[in-house]
Amino acid sequence: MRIFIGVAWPYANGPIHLGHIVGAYLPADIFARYQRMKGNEVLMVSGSDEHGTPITITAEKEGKSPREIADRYHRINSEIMEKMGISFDLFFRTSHPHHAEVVKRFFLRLMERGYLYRDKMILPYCPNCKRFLPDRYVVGTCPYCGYEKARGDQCDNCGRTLDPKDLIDPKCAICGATPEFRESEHVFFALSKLEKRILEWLTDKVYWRDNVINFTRNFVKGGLKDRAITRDIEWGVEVPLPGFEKKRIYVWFDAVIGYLSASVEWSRITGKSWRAFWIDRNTKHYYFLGKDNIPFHTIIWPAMLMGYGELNLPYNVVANEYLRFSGEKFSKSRGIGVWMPELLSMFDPDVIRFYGTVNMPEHRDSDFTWDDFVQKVNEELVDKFGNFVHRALIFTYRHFGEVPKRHSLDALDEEALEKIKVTKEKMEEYLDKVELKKAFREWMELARFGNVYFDRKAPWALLKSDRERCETALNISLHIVKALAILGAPFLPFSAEKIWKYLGYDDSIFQHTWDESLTALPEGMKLREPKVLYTKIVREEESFDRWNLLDLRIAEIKEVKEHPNADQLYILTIDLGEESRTLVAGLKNYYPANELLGKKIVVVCNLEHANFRGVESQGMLLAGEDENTVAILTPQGDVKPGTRVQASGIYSEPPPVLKFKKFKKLKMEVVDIQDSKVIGSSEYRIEYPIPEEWKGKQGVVFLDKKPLLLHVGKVLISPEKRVKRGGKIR
RNA sequence: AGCGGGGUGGGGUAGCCAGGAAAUCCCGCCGGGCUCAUAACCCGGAGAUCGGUGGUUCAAAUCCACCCCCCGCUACCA
Repeated sequence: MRIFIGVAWPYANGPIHLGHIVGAYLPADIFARYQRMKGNEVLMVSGSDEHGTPITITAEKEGKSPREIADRYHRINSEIMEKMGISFDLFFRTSHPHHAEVVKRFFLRLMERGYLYRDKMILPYCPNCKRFLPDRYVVGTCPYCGYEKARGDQCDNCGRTLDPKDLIDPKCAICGATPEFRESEHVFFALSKLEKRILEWLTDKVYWRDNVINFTRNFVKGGLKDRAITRDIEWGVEVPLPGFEKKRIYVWFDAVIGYLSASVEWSRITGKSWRAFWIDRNTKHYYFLGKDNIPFHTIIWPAMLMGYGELNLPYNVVANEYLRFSGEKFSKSRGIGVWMPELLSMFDPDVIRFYGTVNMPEHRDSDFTWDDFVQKVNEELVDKFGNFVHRALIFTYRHFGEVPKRHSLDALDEEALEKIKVTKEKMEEYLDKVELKKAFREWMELARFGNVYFDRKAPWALLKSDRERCETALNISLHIVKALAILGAPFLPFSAEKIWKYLGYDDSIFQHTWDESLTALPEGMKLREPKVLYTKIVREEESFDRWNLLDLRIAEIKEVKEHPNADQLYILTIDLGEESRTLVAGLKNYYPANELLGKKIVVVCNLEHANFRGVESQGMLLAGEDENTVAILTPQGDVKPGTRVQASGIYSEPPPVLKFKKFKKLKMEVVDIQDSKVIGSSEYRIEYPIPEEWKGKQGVVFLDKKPLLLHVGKVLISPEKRVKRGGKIR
């Protein structure tokens, strides 16, 4: 079967953002890659939509030509598509002369067949700008509600559709002059003639997404009106009629024809047949777009194709809702959103594709937030999928170096193979219906299963006890990895390709078919050393300003008891000034009890409490350590218990509870103090006046955005015994 | 105002169009396991009268009616 995929053409008036990618290009690409792996012939095209007034206006503002603007954004957007791995067969552009040829031919044929006609209309003309104004470039007072900033096409205040002529006191939106109304001749597309056929054609489109079919039916209900398809501007495709030299074909009309022109161009470049895709009925046409583009693809473009005759109509029009940014619409002027160049400079394309898929607005608007992005990527992509692939690959690589043999299978092994099969089938079912999120959910479930399988099999134990079963377990684990690679390839093409190489294949995964996910790996195939697929995203907020997480205070040890059920732990009772607390400390191997008694220590007071063999530790004391020593931290002078510790003079503003996980991420180390320069694992410069008496001593540095030195007023915090510089604090 | 989307355990969600026995997944929480792996992974548990009211039905988160909240968009067009 042949599949034609048309993706809405991005307007070349700015760089595309994540919403465009997630709304159209990514889903189209996933679908295209899937279809190719299924063995279908796919032609996927799109391109830059480069005509129209907005571009001429941008050009005027910047003192450039429209072509320069179009060139710039065509280049930028092409590059983004490329980097994101959107596998277009051709990403064309409407300013290309070959496009113009196709458009003109299309135009003339419609005219011959009686679907285009000429008529006169009265249009606003700005004598100052010396041009006709598009409706929305005329502003004035709404005749219905009196709103003063109504546009020529619609009033923002009362929502009524307007005609520029209706406006009271109309002005040119660009220069503010008062427009005149002049008569101008234009060409109209006889949509009304095709209304019946459109309605008929729509009747069997029950498999379209709800939003698409509902919107379309609603739109047609009001009746289809003929539309002018020419404009009085100079930037665009010329009208192939005498007397129209100063007019151009209207953007929407020329842009949709791009699907055809790009196919023809692709044919010219590759020598393959565009007719096979456009005229042969054994081809299904899919279109991917955002919801705002629905009527163009479900009514106008099909009507144009009907008028032209013989060309294939859309089989499915897949429109997504919007991706919002923290609850708001992406907006360049308001600085709301994430732009692709920025995003691509920070993350691998597959990371973006992953989140784009998981959060795809297939049926309703969805929301991009950085918190959600970081969480989903870290927990689902990196931890679940990435980690499974890595643990399976690296374990096998280290102990076998090749794909181990598959011996006899037990129930769990059979279950795993069945799981792969079921996953593949369910994914097919969903992908065929273009339910991408659901398909991906099945895939994630297989990754989760991989972890379960690996855990249940525990190959690290089998390695010693039963080598044959270990080999089988790994063989199956790698098969799951292979299946994940193939079934995940449409979604995460770059990762899939990497995994493919690690598994030992030399060619591209895209030379293989979807169905191969079910076939076992060749036994004995040499593996390549696997590298970690993704690294976790570290939030910027967490990389500095961490000092504010810690509530460090000085305490005095009042009592030292041995833990009844543990041989390395002491139970300490400490005085924190206002209160006393119990700490459990693993110091028995380093300090005799009597030596600790009465010592002043540094305690993390807001650390979440933890249970150590039945005793609750209500905090943690800090100590410096190297290979041989553990030395508790202590103030080098008399300090009252309960006193807050400062870092380079700063008191922290800590949260009430600090998670242990977060605490582990904080970095502190022992340093030798020279002057403002201190030396730990590397040299640090402390921005804090260092008193004479601290020099030559050991101190503790908290590594924040800038290194901070711990102290209490004039009293330095030091390890109680000498620790190697760079020693970690725990 | 118009158009559109939504209210489901602590947070975020799936399910709703094609009504049916234990309401999905991720996080968090509690308890346990494992130590191959990127401090990851696995198992178990607590926790939801599915916004409200009324209706249809043998049966409703799912259909209908009314009501109450929230949000987005209304043109830089995914």
